[in-house]
Amino acid sequence: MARRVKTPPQPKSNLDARKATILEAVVVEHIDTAQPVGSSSVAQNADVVVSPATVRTEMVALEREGYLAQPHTSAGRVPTDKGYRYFVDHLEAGVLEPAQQRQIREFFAHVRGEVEDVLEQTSLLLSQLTSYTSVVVGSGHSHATVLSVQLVNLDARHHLLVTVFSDGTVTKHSVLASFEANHVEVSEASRQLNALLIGTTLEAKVQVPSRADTIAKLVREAVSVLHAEMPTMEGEQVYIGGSAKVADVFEGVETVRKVLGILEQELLVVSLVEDILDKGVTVAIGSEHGFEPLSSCAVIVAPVSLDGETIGAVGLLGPTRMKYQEVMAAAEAVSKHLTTHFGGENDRG
Amino acid sequence: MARRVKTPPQPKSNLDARKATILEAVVVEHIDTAQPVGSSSVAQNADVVVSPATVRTEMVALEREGYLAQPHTSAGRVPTDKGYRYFVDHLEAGVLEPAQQRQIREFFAHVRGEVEDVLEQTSLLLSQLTSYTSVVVGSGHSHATVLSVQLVNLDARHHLLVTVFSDGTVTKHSVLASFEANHVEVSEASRQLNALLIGTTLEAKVQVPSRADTIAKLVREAVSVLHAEMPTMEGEQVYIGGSAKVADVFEGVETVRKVLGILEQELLVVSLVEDILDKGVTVAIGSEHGFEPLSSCAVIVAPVSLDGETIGAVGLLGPTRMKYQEVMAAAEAVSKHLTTHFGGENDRG
DNA sequence: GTTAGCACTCGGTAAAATCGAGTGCTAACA
DNA sequence: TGTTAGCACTCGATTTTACCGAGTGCTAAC
Repeated sequence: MARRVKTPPQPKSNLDARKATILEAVVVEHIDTAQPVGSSSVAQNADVVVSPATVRTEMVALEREGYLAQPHTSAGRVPTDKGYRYFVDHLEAGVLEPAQQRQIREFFAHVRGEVEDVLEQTSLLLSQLTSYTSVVVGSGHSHATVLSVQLVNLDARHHLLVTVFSDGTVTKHSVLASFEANHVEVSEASRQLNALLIGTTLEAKVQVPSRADTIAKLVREAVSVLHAEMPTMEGEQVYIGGSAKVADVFEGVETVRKVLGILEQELLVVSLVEDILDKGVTVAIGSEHGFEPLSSCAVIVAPVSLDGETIGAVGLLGPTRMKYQEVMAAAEAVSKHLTTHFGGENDRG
Repeated sequence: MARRVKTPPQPKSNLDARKATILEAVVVEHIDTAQPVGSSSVAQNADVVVSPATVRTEMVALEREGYLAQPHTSAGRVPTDKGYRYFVDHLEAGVLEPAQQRQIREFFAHVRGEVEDVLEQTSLLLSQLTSYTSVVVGSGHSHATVLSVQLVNLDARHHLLVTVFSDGTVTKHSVLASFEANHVEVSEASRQLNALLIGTTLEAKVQVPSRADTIAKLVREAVSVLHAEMPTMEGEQVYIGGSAKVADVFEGVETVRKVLGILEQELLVVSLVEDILDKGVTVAIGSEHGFEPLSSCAVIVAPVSLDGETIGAVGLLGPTRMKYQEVMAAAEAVSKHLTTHFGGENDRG
């Protein structure tokens, strides 16, 4: 749990101080209780110095301006997406619990293995930390160059094309030839492929040999397989952690079903996260991300960068009434750690 | 939907024909309606030729023998795990709908890509086909031999060790050296690693050079990284398709949460499937798999084999009141197709 | 401009009434 | 002797009703 730092009476754009305080109180209480908030409980809030009656008047105004909504007459008020938006925009940075800080530090101190493994584990860490579903996206190697290519033969006609890229990714592709080739020919083809491809990006066109011998045919075959697979290879990696939390965090079974259905379509999730990142925001609330099935969700993202370039992102998905401060702090902390984790590796090299 | 082939009055072990027919009718109806089944609806069943009163008498017996249970007095009967077990054991093989058969054929006619991709897609196919959550397990390469090793240098101290195994799997491992090495040294180390490791399994001990030069150190480093990672490399692959179906198929949110939580722990799922396979059965119902959190689930598995050896399995997870006939037929069909799919590749080679 | 007071609304909950599917038992029947 | 119709009875599910109280909007006094 992030401890909330007491808000000093700040100038808040758009809303006068009293309305802002009341709105904040409503949001905080509703996030806590999941219930509509009434005027009297707001008035009890230490930051609010007026009577319930006055609070009611202000609430009517806030409702008219679209910050609050009433589930039905004679119920308390509930924040709208706009209300949450205001709340988030005027939220001072939260501070993580020491315990959580420690957990993150320890995780990154001990985590090891390939980038993919680290990202996957990170997604688990995040969902554990926040009790929400997490999404970790590693962006694909769009302009990575080829470091090495190797054609390995499994049997006379089956070969495996293994490619290593400058960003450390490795791909494999089956090459099924219509003709037989022996060891010597395969390794010669492998040599030629290396000469041909090393240092190029996959977008680059290469001059394949036009000879009709086995080796040339192998080379052509391999190059074409590689290029054919290229579109697939945009290959953002996605790791989703704690999808079971969805069932904890949303009430309606219907919502759970919808959200899980979305999470299954990883491409959708990636584009969602990237959309949000592109807009330059860190939180997308309800309808803001324009993704109807997730209209009851809020998504928090934080970019992971290397050498000033965004190489991925971490995200958290919860209900609109999520614990923004705490979760934003966690996302930020983890993304920072990830950034230095990968950056640090390079420095050491 | 699988069409149910009309049951001829079969000798059924343990239960006389009438009890068996009644039990079957109860199971079928309960699977269909999810409601307790009463004596009169059973009596309306065409296969049952006695009156509700007689059905009731038999039901009392079936309940005493543990095949049926009563949620409360004056409710209909519900099958127990034992009841489902009897039902499944006496189920004649179902026939898939032509549409489903076609879907499977088309899938395997058009699917392409690496083994991993095929398995992942297959899991989606299965869950689509059955509306249940599917699990596809590819067993690890326990005694695959090394076909090729390659050390690629990313920078002076970072190298990537890429290993190709005889079963077509490829692994990569980062090698971080405490000393610098140039291109020439790295490729020489790579050459030596090849000489050292090709044809061996990872269990085999190899004779590493004891010299103190850069190349020997690199070789030792690489070998040790490979061996250190070996335990992880048992690497069964798991692909879970349609986890969102869990929310459709179970009623209680609590159950959904539990099942999703289990599905997240892929290792658990693998061991569950393998346990069931080891027992030589194809269906585990409720408590049969001895896995408390999944006590309201049934799991259907079908092995995928190559050259007489089990190389994987497909599984489906649903509620105990799942459509056994249909789902078993689907699982079987898909596992057969997978078997020939991978077997066929080899034949062609 | 703020607040106390008050009538009013309306969802939620609990109690009561009702319904009916399904049972178990018994007595009659083939 | 096994089967069945008949019947009283049970008990969860559904509906009805009553009621409570949190919360509102309004008004009049401060």
